[in-house]
Amino acid sequence: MLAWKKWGEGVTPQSSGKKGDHLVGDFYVKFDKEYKAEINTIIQEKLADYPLLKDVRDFKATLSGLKNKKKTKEGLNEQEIAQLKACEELSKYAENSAPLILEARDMLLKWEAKDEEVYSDWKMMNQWVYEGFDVSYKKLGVDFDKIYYESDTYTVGRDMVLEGIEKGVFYRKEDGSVWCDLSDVGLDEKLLLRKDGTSVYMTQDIGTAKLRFDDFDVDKMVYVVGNEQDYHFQVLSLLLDKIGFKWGKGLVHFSYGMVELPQGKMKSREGTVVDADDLVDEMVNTAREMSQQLGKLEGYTTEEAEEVYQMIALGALKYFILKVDPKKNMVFNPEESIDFNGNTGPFIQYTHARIQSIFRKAAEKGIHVGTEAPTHVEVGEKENNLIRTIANFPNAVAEAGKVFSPAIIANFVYDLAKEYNQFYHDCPILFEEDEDKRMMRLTLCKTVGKTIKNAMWLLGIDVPDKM
RNA sequence: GGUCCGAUAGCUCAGCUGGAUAGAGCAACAGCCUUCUAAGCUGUAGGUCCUAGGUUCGAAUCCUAGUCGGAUCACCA
Repeated sequence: MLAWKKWGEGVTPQSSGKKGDHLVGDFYVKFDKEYKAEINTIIQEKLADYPLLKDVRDFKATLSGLKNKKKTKEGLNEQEIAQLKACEELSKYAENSAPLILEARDMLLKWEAKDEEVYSDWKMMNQWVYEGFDVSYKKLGVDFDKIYYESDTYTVGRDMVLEGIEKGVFYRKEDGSVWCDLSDVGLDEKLLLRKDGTSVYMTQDIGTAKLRFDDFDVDKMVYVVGNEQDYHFQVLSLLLDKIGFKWGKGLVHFSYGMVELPQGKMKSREGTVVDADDLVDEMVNTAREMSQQLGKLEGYTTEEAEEVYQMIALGALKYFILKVDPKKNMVFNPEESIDFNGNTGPFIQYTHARIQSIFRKAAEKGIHVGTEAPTHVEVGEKENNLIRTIANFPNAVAEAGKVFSPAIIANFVYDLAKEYNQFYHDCPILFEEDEDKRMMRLTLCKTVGKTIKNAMWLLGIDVPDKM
């Protein structure tokens, strides 16, 4: 917001034609860049004040060099330890005295005091972001039952922290900041309110937690947040427990791994991210090209076909993410675009489309497929495998729920599709001459189709009838 | 340094509540469309399941130690 005020020259999503979240993201990156530049300037200026660092030319390299050496076996000698300390002191000083951060803090104070100008600007920019998000969420088929805004919950959190002081579970330092001592459980002290009285992330989460438990009569709450915040949620759970909420200890932090690029982590502050909107658009294009090349959607109107391309693109993307164990970090290479063959969403969607095609053909021949298969029909190996796999669906779902892993369902449905394709390849279905056998196979197809559809639905992926 | 997580084929990942020859996909190579959709199917090649100990009739799976990689330990969110 500060960056926008300083350098934005009043640009808006409308005037720039950019999605609101992207526009604000650009300023986020801009702020980080300028802030870092200021820090560097200050460090260069102040370097002379540190006798220990007078020989240092490249501050960054020295600091990271010392840090890395600290991790090695030989460690640091006394002089180096002192140097490292001086480096850390200096960078902390620089981080806290850069004009930009001071301005930003001032702005936050004004914001919490509901200063008119700051507050209305903030509201406007917030709106831009939410509108941008809404577009993306809608495209992805994501919706929310209820949204809590930190801006509405931080006061609740602050009141609870103040209450906590009265109860004696938190305490105030001389400078006015509020802390909780967690050394009894082997952790550090945790800041809950800054000395200027403004709230921090943790304060807001305490407030949000209370509101959520008040609003919904639940006995368990699952926080789906990345594993970089493991510590945060461990502390949150302890704090809520200390404040006296019986559900404090029962918080479930569903901690998922990060998606990394081949070059390393994505950082929104540095702008090294893959944009979901672009990614989806690209994949829709791939799906369209591929489909038109194969001529699979003849007889569909343009609108119908576009719907299918969208379905395939989203299926590919969602499946790609969901098939790996959510706890693990994963690597995504945007250069190698997401595959549509093999263990992918489109492969499974394709299997479903194939099955539906059989039923279209069956209907032409006037064959009605019920839900009951004829008994006393000989069942071959492929059919047997299929039946066994389908029978395992409830277990897979239960297990996935138990361990919070959509990947289990994804792997299940991939196995099923793979086995079905083998069966499809080896066994005649409509061409089968034995009527009972044919009906048994058709019933099997029907069940497989339904199971695929259900499993994919659990993953939030639609399946087409033709592709 | 403390805490936590990870390491399986060239690459991306399954398998991990102990059980038979460790599996997929991609990439490579060789096949299969006058039959229900070839976005499919079949085959070949590719592995010290990070290392060393231990528990066990049996370990990729459990335990201990180590190596490497990541996260975190902010008056950031």
